[in-house]
Amino acid sequence: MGRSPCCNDIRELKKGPWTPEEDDKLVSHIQTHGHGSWRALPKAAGLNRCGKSCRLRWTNYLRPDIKRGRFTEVEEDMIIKLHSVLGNKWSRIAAHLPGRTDNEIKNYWNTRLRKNLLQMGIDPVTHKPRSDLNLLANLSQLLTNPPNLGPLMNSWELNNALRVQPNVAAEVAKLHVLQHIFQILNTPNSSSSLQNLHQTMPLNMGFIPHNINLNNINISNKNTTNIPINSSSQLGFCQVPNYNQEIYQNLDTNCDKNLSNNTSYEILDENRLPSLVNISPEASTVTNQVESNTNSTNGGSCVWNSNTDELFQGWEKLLDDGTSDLWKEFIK
DNA sequence: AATAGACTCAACCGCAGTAAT
DNA sequence: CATTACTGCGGTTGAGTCTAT
Repeated sequence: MGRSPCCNDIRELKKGPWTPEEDDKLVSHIQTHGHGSWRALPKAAGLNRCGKSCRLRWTNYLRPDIKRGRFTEVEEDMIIKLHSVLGNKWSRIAAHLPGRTDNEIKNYWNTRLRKNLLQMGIDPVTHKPRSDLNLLANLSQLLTNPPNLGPLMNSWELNNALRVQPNVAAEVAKLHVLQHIFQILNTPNSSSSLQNLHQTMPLNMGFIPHNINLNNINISNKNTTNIPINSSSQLGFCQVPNYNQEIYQNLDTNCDKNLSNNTSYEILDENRLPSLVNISPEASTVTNQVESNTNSTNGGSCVWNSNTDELFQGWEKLLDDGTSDLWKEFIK
């Protein structure tokens, strides 16, 4: 009944790191005979290893098509995006990164990318803002008045919790709020998300023009969101691209489809996080109905017919904050 | 220079799905 | 159909290396 016993050989099989001699034996055997049955391979190749160990050594290290060296930014980007869709399906992620093994990607994720996301306040499992950062909801004063953060920080719960220095805490706060904005732009249900933004980020902080009617967000189509400006002094709308998980629902299939056409990177690039809305001084102060950034694949377009200084006051303040190289880099 | 702690990554372990008998 | 082996995958480990003190 069933297969014959897999292994009658009870000799002690070697474990641990492979020697160059063992590598040579394995490589030369596979090059001349192919691996065939992994179970039978060690004996045929003269190796005192189990087949599983041979398979692992070959697939993760000796295979000739393995790419060595550091991950590129494009690869990092792909891993993060694919992980947000596929989760810990390392082999499937690796299928989209030629020359990289699932083991290598898994290691890189666990040692680098995961930590980077955590530092940015992003949950590496859900790829959404960490819920424990809700304490940062009322940080408008921190953001609008960084030089006086010291006294403010005394009343900040997180400061006590983290026991961080005020300037460091300010940087963390800024990053979290920015990230919060990006995540909201990424959320399919933009309307409720913007309501949430309204509640958690006071309008006078300068991030959102206070003439945006948050009750009247128009999801014009599946690719963009129109944010109307409807106060008596300003009329117009701002069209921003939606960046949401929906786009990725069929990503895996699409990537499979497009890998053969070498276009998988293009597919992914289209779904990058949106750039900050690009609006020139001319567009904001002089020209009516000027669309900017229309040629960008990942940007949006804005139509304003009045001064938008208010909207960007907060950004400028932050950019002008000379104490924050990290902050400037993040903005860029 | 010595040491401890952090980091990296190759390798192993165990499980699950599939194939063979 | 039941049993067992094979294969692939994801989680974990631990030795070696790097870095900060």
